[in-house]
Amino acid sequence: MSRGSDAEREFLEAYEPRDYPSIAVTVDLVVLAVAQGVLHAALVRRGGHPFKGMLALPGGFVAPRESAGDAAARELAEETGLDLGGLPAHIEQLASYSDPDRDPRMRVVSVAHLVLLASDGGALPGLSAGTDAASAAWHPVHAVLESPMAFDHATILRDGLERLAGKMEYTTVAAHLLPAEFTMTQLRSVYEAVWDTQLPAGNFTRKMLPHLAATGRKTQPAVGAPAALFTAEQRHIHPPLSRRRTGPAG
Amino acid sequence: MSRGSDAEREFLEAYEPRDYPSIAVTVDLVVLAVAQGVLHAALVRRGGHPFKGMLALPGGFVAPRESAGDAAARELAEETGLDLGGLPAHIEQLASYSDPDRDPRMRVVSVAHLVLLASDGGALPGLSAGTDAASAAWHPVHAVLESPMAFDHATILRDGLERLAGKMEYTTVAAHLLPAEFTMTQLRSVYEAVWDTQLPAGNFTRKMLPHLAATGRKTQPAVGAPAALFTAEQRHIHPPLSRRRTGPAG
DNA sequence: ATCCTTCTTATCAATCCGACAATAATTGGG
DNA sequence: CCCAATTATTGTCGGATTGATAAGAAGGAT
Repeated sequence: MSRGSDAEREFLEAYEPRDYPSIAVTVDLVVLAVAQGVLHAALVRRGGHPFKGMLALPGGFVAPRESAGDAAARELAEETGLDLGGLPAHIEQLASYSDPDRDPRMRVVSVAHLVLLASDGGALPGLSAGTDAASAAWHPVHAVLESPMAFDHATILRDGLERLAGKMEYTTVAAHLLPAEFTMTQLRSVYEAVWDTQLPAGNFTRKMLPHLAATGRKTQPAVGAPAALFTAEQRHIHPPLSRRRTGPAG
Repeated sequence: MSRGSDAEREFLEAYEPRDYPSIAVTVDLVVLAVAQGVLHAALVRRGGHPFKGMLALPGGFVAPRESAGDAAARELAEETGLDLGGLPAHIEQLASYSDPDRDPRMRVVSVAHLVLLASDGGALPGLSAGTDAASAAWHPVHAVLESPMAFDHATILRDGLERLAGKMEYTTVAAHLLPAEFTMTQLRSVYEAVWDTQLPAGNFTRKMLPHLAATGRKTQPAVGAPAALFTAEQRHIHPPLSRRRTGPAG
């Protein structure tokens, strides 16, 4: 940036950051992937107080010279042992959580992020516990939401799931939970895993087809007809897919 | 909360918040209202360095014992002089901005909020400048987005406008820019102001009517037929209204 | 060859959409 | 009082989209 006037440079040199209300800033990660047709979240079990033994989201402090997005990418590797060297994980900011009492130890504002990992539907990438955690493992999201979690992490996980479910109505973001090339059935099963429902195959294809690009290749499945492989074109789906709603909107 | 075990209480009493990377947390406000069929934003002109004389969003520090949402409501009153004693302003969190260099003075993470003020379409509520500002005034959003703003506030304002424009497709959030009771034409003019476009009246009515509740009352306009008064009801609009898009989705 | 499984395409009535026209309810002016 | 002007509301029409369901196509297995 070349916006510095003489007066402004002078001001900045004289400026002394004083005792402004100082708050620790962290990132918490909602890391999602699909296996066996079920949406899973990468969660850690807390090894120390508070909330010892309870499930929590992976996360950690934002370093002095990094943005929240950079911190999210770094903590994803550190806290879960996931090495995304090649795989391009989709990371987007979710929301910030700032209740003064959300952490009993000290004042912490957390910038939550949503992370989508590609998976072929079979085995999930292996996890290894980070610093503060006793263990890290994948848990079925819709089941684990029934039980309590550490801090306000149940709320964050719920918000992350709702964000993903909602965005899948009008974007092709679901493709980030699949390899670069995928079949229509794979994509539909991602929708079914996240929305926790069943979708008619024929109508799903009709609606989704205009928003995908055919590669020309086909799968060689063990049984049944071969399926065409597609890649997602990042675009808006309009009108959106319809998802049966439970309650009113926020 | 009654989750404190003996071991946990013991831990918390012994816990000493040490020198964790400490960052100042602020809120920035995108305050919007409609007047004369044009969407306006409440902006301040900076009275001191850096970015002296440039337009900026109102905002301020989050106090040690308040959440970001509470801080947003407080700063809305302090920085703009708006007293929302009676009027229920709609406040929702937008996103957080955490680039380490976004403020040249010190490390500041800002939790941006979107604020929608009700207006009858005529005069906008009066503004008065707060502490850090030389003046506070309403500016037409679509025009002011063409010129630069202080810090990353142009980005925040753009994000806020896009959030509102998008959410208006599938919710009745636009009603928060109007009094509790409003006519179909008033609501349509809010859509036209935010989307910066024209909408056919007949089709708009057909699409919106199921999501509003008729009060039975009517307006007494100076000229033309009287219009029915509605209140906003159902929150999800499905399928959504269609807005002509410019670029791909995020 | 025939069956089974899975992917893909087709059909059909009901609904919804954009474009546009017609009707209704007022005020103001001759 | 009657008519033009203005604004709100309702109606119409062909085309597109939807949900439900079925038919067709492409393999492998028996």
